[in-house]
Amino acid sequence: MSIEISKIYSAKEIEDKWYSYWIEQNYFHSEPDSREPFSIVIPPPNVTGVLHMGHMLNNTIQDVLIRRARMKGKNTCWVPGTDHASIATEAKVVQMLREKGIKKSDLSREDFLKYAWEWKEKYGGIILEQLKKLGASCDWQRTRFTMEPKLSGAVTDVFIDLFEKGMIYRGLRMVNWDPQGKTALSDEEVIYKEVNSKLYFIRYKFSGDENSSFITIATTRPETILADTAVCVNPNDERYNQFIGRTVLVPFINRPIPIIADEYVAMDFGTGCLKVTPAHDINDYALGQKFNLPIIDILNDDGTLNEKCEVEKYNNKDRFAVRKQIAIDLEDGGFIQKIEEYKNQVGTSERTGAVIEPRLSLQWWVDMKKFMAKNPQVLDSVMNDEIKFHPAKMKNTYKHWLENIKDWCISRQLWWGQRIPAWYDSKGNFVVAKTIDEAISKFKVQGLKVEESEIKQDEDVLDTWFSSWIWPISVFDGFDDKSNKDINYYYPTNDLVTGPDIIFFWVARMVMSGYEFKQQKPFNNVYFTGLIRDKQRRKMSKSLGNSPDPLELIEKFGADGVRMGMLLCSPAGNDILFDESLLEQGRNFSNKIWNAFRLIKGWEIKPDSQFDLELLKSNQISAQWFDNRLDEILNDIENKFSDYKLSEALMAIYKLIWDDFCSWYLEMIKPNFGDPINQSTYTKTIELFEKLMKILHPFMPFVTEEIWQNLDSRKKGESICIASYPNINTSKVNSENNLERAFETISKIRELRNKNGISPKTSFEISVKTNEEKLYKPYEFLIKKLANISSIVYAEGASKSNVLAVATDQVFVELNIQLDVDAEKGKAIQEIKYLEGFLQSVDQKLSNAKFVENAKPELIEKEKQKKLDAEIKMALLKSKLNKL
RNA sequence: GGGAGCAUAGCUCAGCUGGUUCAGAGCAUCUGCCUUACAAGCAGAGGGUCCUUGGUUCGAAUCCAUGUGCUCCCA
Repeated sequence: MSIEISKIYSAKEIEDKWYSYWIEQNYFHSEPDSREPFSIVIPPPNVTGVLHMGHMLNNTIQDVLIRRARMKGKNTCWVPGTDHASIATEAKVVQMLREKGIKKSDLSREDFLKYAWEWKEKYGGIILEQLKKLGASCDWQRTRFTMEPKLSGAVTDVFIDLFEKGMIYRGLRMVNWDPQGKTALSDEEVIYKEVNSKLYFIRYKFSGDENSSFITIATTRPETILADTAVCVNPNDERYNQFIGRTVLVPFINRPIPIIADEYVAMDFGTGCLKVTPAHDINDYALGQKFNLPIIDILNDDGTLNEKCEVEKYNNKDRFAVRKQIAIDLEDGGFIQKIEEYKNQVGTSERTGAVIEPRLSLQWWVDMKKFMAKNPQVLDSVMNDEIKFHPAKMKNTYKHWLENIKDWCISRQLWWGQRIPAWYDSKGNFVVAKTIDEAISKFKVQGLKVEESEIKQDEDVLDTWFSSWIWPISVFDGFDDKSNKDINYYYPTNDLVTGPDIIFFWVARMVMSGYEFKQQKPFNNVYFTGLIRDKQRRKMSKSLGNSPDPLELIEKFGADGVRMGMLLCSPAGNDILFDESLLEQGRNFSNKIWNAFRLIKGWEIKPDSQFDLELLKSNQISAQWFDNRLDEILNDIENKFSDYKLSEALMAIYKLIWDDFCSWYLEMIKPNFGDPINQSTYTKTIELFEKLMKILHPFMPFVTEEIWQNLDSRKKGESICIASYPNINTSKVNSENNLERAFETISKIRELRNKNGISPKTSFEISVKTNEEKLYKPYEFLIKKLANISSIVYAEGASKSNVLAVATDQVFVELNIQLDVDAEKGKAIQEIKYLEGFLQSVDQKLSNAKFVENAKPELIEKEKQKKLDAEIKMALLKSKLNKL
């Protein structure tokens, strides 16, 4: 068989083969039963999106958690799905229509939605298909979409419920306006970016004194002067307080505006004079309210200026075009004092990237303070670790946000999404109701008589996050049927895996909705991944083009290789500095395992009776040693998992397989070329290999399945996916085996060979001087085999110079080697020096009365032992030095 | 401007309640090997003032303070 197995592991066909098999066998589907549940809801990716590096990491982690739980006998359910991403999707549909020559404004809402659904059916959900390539073991039969009827119904119900509880209101407030998406955004959807801009210093002349005097204001947005309704100075500012109450003229349009005074104005910024534009700045709006200033809104919803700007040539021109033009015009008019380079933070839309305009607008809001007052567990449960964050330091960010929480703007001026269930009569009265009939009766209750034809539903839709915040409940239809068997069984879910950038979008709001609607937390653990960056620490982004195509990477390194490579270097909360070499490591590991498999499968097996005892005994020792080692590491892995240290758990299994299993164990039991292996060792090795594959399976599902299937004869329907995870064997067999000295001897001999250019093929004799022959005798066979030693005697050897220090023993290499005496001497002297220092520090400690008094007794014992060992080593070194 | 976090080998990171079995791991580097499982490999090796300066302590990578540098969040 061995001859036919390829030297190189080829992931491609193996991965496709097993994924289809898993789906065929329906291993990933879950129904409630008597077992303990283990559930994860996927943080729904954008339906229009494609898989990117962040998704790969995120979903690999979820898959590891799910697969492990599945093997541990839990009834696991990983619910996949997508959200409808109103702005992003609508933008894409609008663009598609534009390419067809259709304007959105020419379409009715219904027609537009028809196109949108068509688009979604065609392109939506690509990302879910891509997740399959990664090996994600989602319950695909449970795939949900935030806009499907049931989930939309839940969203509407939640809106109505919160409105009736007084936690949703409609209000005119300053919002973040996205002029490209033509919609309001919540604060969380605004991304601040530092940009290089200009600070314009503009003169405002005094009314009635136009020729001689003026004051100067500084602004980065000169086009907004056309909406100014005041100039404000600090009353304590001696430069200006004489002017308070006077009137200045807005340049160009000569609108007279008052000079007002407020301590809000920073005297040291710009000129100390602030132009007040209540319609286009949040702080100015507050000032406007305070001083009862008029509000002049000069912007259209698409970011162009309207007729209120009073300058005809700016009318219908984009704000940025006007900014350029007005700078020139002001300069020409002699209004510019100077222009400085200036760096400032500009808000941009998370979805469209457009520069946000603060804009006064009537929107729907969730009253977050009220919400939190009712649900203090939202903060408490995280702070007291009822919901555990990994890493815990994310609790700070969470706390800070909740303690400074602002109302949530949930209406969006879009069509793609759940339409707000508010109904208006012709006079502007409104009710909130699920259907028009309910609305009519609610109007009636208020004593308003309305006809159906007079009523209009709100034109806006709800924020997508208003769908996803209830996702852990809604995917189990927990609103539709409040105590159905799914929600009762799977909720609260176990883990949520997400990026730190959406701690507010998802984590915080899911916790909020969990307590409000289920009176229960939505998940027990939150695992925060890091962000994927490139080697220069830049975030991966489309515009930089520094994001590799995940599918190409899977093609190149195998899904297992990609998963392993990414996970190995990403502790929770730490960013990954992505580089393909990481994935190479993963691919190499697949290959390593593959070759171990090839080796084992290539052996010819003969009954134990045909082997001599020494070999049988040695193989037995080897197997017992590795068996114990495996248990030790398995225990370690358990601990790491309970701390969610996934990358460390993976590293532990990596080293267990590569170093302990391949480099040591297999070499220990490997028959000489062409020789057969004895039956019992073979059987044991298969058993051990199988265990290793199971432990690794959650991380690298494909290669482990392929090997597992071939290690033994399997029946149809069997799979490592549903095999049981190894238990730690508490009853250690023959754990008195201590191979440490033997291993050290082997390593030291190899080192000697390396240093002196002695071929591994040259065998020689060694003499061991030790008080503990039992640490060598049982393992002679192994030492001879792995270090190519011809014979071992227990005595002081003849060799004067080739003496290896193995712990406190001496190993004499009986071989004539031309030693570099000076180098050896130097090395010995150096070691003696180190030991002297070491001894000194130990002595100091032991002679320190306070140390002896305060330190634990076992610590003092340790120190004494250290002293003894060091003294023996020192004596050995000194005698070696003398001989040299 | 407000808040939080981080600083340990060339790189990415472990180091819990202080005690040289705590100065570690992987990758990278270097040396020697095409040894019939694997060169996507084997056997070895080198490499760190644990950011600075103080303090607490018998004892500090670990605790405290200061400074410096970086990152993130919020406005």
